[in-house]
Amino acid sequence: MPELPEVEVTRRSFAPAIAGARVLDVRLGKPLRWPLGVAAERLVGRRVGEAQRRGKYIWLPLVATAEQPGHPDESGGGLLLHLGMSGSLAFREQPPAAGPHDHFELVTDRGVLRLTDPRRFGAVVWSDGLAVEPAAKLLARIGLEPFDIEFHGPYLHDGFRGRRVAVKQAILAGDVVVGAGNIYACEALFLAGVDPRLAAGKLSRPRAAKLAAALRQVLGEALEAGGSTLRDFKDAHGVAGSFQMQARVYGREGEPCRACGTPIRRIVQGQRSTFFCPVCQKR
DNA sequence: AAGTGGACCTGCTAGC
DNA sequence: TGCTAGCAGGTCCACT
Repeated sequence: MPELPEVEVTRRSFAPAIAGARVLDVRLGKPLRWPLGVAAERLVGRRVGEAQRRGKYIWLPLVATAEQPGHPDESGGGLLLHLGMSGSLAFREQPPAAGPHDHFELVTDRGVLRLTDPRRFGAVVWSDGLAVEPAAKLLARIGLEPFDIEFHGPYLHDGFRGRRVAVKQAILAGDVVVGAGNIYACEALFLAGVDPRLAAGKLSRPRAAKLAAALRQVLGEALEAGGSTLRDFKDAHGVAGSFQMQARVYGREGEPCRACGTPIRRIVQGQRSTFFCPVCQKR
């Protein structure tokens, strides 16, 4: 479910409500991608700060308080959360009983933040700060935010220089730009008229500018639509996106291109499906 | 250094 | 109706 827009919509949906809450308990289900890395007792009594997003990660600061004596050196810590392929977060005052896919709960005096994640590729990891391990390592390879003022054609062109991987895979790699996953990478390449098989380093400057703009457009549209991808995305209050974003190519193999009518093709790149229009998108 | 493939895990669907 | 193969929104790691 979660590419950048979904993660951002999730963050916005619970950040104001949970900020300032006090941690009462932490409950764990089955193991996620990595262990939490801290004893639950060390989180109890902390105050929740302002949730931030970096790429597809959410950083939830948990500040030590006076009521929690004995840990004066731990004030900068927090939880780094990732939704993986199938994760979703819900913050509710009175959550229903935990189900078989609920694997993390932060119980606070204002409600419960719950991670539901059937496939368990998601993660919730304690870190003493963003700049130290393990958060620093996880965030180290992440590229620019697509809405960053520094993210533009020349930057993208430069970042892809010399790369022989297909441009689709270069987008997914996330070390140049973060945020576009399999769906939005396909959509952006269609908008930019770029064949996903083109070597990233072969992208001309003008086309890099087009692609940068297309990435911003696609992710921005999805964000405005409430992070609604193709399936039933819900924010942390369980509210679905206001309407379903209409995919231009993703998941439309064999269906007519919305621009030229040519059947959309599906190929596999790096073990992931890619959808594109063989006429509108050029090498 | 950059590219590739495997790994992690469960659920759903299309097809027989 | 029931079983199976294939597919799914991510990304880290080991290896060439």
